[in-house]
Amino acid sequence: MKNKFLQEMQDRGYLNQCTDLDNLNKICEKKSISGYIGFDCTASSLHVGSLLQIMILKLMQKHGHQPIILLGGGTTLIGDPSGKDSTRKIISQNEINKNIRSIKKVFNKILDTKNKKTLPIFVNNANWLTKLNYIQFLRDIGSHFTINKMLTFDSVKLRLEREQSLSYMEFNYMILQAYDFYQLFKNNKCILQIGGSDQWGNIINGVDLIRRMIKKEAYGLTSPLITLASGSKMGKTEKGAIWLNENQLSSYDYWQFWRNTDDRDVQRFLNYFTEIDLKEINEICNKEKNINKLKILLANEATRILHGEKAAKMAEQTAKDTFEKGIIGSNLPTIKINSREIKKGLSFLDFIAYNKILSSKSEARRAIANKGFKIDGLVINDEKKILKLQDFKNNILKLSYGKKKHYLVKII
RNA sequence: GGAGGGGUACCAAAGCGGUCAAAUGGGGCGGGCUGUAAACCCGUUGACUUCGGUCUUCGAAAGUUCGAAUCUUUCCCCCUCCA
Repeated sequence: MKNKFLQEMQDRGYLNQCTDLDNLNKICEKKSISGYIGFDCTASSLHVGSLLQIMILKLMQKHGHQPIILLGGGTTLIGDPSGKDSTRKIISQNEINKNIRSIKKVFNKILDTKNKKTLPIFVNNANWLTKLNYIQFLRDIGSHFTINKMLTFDSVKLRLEREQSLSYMEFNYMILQAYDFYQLFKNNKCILQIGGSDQWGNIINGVDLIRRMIKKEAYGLTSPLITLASGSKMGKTEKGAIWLNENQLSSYDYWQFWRNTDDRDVQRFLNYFTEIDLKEINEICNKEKNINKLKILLANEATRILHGEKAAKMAEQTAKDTFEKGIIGSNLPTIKINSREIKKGLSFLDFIAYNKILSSKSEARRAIANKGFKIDGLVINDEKKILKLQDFKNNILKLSYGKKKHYLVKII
């Protein structure tokens, strides 16, 4: 393989499978291409599980190709059955539109929006999918798919094997995604679709459809599913989803997420989630014996890409202050309370529940019983503790929950 | 449409008239060890509480009973086989 773009895709570990790597290689050598990745709009933010896809789009830009971001306003109405055990909740068009607006922000932060040639293009498949005429669609598109084949795709097969129901609605998902590719091929000269490895079936359906409809060749490419050393999927945890939107996860917490990477994942993640030259990564990893330094590098780079240089620096400094020096880091989440309340005396349990540090007073009680809370480094033993003026120094107090969650409480 | 099996907490799964806020495992959270890692060990995992209890929860509703996750009826949903 000669093409720089595909070479780097491979070297960074973004490449899992391709419909025709040789030909795609030739095309990329000759000209810049447009490629698309579709994103689901079920939530108001993407999480790190989608980050690899975004990094791929960024890499396309680096090599002069144009990324197309398909925000699945139409397909989200249906729900992709790939890799899922059960039908997803149906969400309203209204909510989806809100999500799309929110998700878009992240792409504009991560991707290059300066270079006119590789400017990211946003499309929403609701624009064409919601206008389809059922009968016409069945005749024009549906006739190219056989049930026999559709049943063999993992997204369908696994659901049936596991005896999980699959609605007719979801069963149609792959056809819609194939149709999306066809639309983008026709209207945006998009010859490549990229996706996670679970999208392979959906992608090749698109490639096939384009061939059947207009006898043209399109290409599909998948990235590997990123699993953590611990075996779980990335960004999958329900409680601690690592959101990309800042209003759902602060840049400091985002930095912390990367800082806490499993030792075994560090080098891989440097390849995946930073833009540091690969040779350099290799050298650094060989030279640096202190794995924690590498984790800091990873955290800084990953945070910089999403939230910018300044946020990354601040997060690093705050982490240093809180963890190494044990002093109060300035970038910690801050909770303000009224001085009148403090003078009256504020029940600690109420304070915790009211500020959503934990979701109930019972939970806060348990946490206290388990020595989970500290004020300025001192364990709180009394669940009936009342916050008083004396607890604050210069109107500030550092509250810690567990070893990693710290807050500043300020009197105003 | 017919026959059978099933719906229990975040997930899986036991319970099948009181001793059930519901065994066990996974996950989550906290503590210990440590390097803000992993592994391991311990605790915890419905809400409120004056810590005596109180309230809400076993698909939904109604009922039987002193007492229901457990029994009855109706309804909803899922699975398997047959048509």
